Amino acid sequence: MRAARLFFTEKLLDWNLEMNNRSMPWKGEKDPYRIWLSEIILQQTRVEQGWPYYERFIANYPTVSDLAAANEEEVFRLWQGLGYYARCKNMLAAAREIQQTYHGQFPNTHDQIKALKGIGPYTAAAIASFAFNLPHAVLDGNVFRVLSRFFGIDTPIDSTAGKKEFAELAQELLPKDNAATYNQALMDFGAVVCKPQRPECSSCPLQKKCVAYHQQLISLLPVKTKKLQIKKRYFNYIIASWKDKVYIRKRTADDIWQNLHEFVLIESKEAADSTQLLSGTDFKELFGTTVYEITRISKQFKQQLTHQTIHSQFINIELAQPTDIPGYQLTPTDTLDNLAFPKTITTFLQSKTGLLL
DNA sequence: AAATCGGGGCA
DNA sequence: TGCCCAGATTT
Repeated sequence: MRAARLFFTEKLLDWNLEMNNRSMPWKGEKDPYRIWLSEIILQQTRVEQGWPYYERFIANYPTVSDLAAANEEEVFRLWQGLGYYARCKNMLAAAREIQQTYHGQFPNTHDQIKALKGIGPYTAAAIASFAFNLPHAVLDGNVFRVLSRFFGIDTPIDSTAGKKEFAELAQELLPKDNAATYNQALMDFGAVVCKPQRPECSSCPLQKKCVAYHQQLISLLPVKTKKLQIKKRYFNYIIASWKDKVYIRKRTADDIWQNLHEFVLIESKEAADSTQLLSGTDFKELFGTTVYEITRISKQFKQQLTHQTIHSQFINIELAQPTDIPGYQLTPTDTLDNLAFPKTITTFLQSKTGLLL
């Protein structure tokens, strides 16, 4: 076992020196703010997807102080489309915490970093090692996969026992004086060679001692136990306008898309016919007896999220006069550009049937 | 310990 | 479709 561990670390570092051509804007970065920003953006997000967002955030907020001073709505707008919006909220809170508590100087100990909003075990280890070369092993999806395959560990990675086991192994494997390079190399290796599907085993420098390779377990490792239930939901959006204004609200409920905006929402248990929707009690509760004219009815839009499938339909109506709709605000249409909306709404708005553009 | 939180690429 | 992605937080 000890021999296998030494082999693992040595071959990995060799691979990094000789064969690793992976290039990313934040690689080798030493500014903790930039490292932090990249790590938050990349949580559960592919590098190619996060890359342009990173560039935009750095351009708009070059320092943590700039981000701390930023307008929240503006930051959400910049984050729009990236998903997992709690990351954005927590990121802003952390920036303000760093500004206030640490006077804009990014904290440089693992415990201080870990205590910031939105920073868990992985991100704390990543910042601590990349920015300060502190000896903390990162444990992300790549590391779980590489270690489970090479050492042939079938403990489920989404179990408490699995997280503990892999974390301890990762920490033991870490060369304490070379944490930054090693951590980066391990994740690159997982992304480039030991990929989830079709890993490059034939050219893998670790193949000789890889348990999964020799026992035909590549496609079986790592093991995950939890399977998720996907719910179907039906969102009927009433785009109610009066002159050059439209009713919108910011989502605050304990639900998806917190802090993003939307039109008047009537959710139904199944796909609703537009005419019966407009004559239903939900609509009447919102609009009362207000006189309106239907100007457009969209097709059904579908969006697949991790735990639910959202079917959305958009119905444009023009009101004869403004009315009070609890929770919603009559907002000038030309200011919607400054607000963040869920992907399904921006997709609708940019389609031919849209209200804008 | 389990459930949730987005959006996109790929087989 | 199902799986995965530089995970964290809440329940």
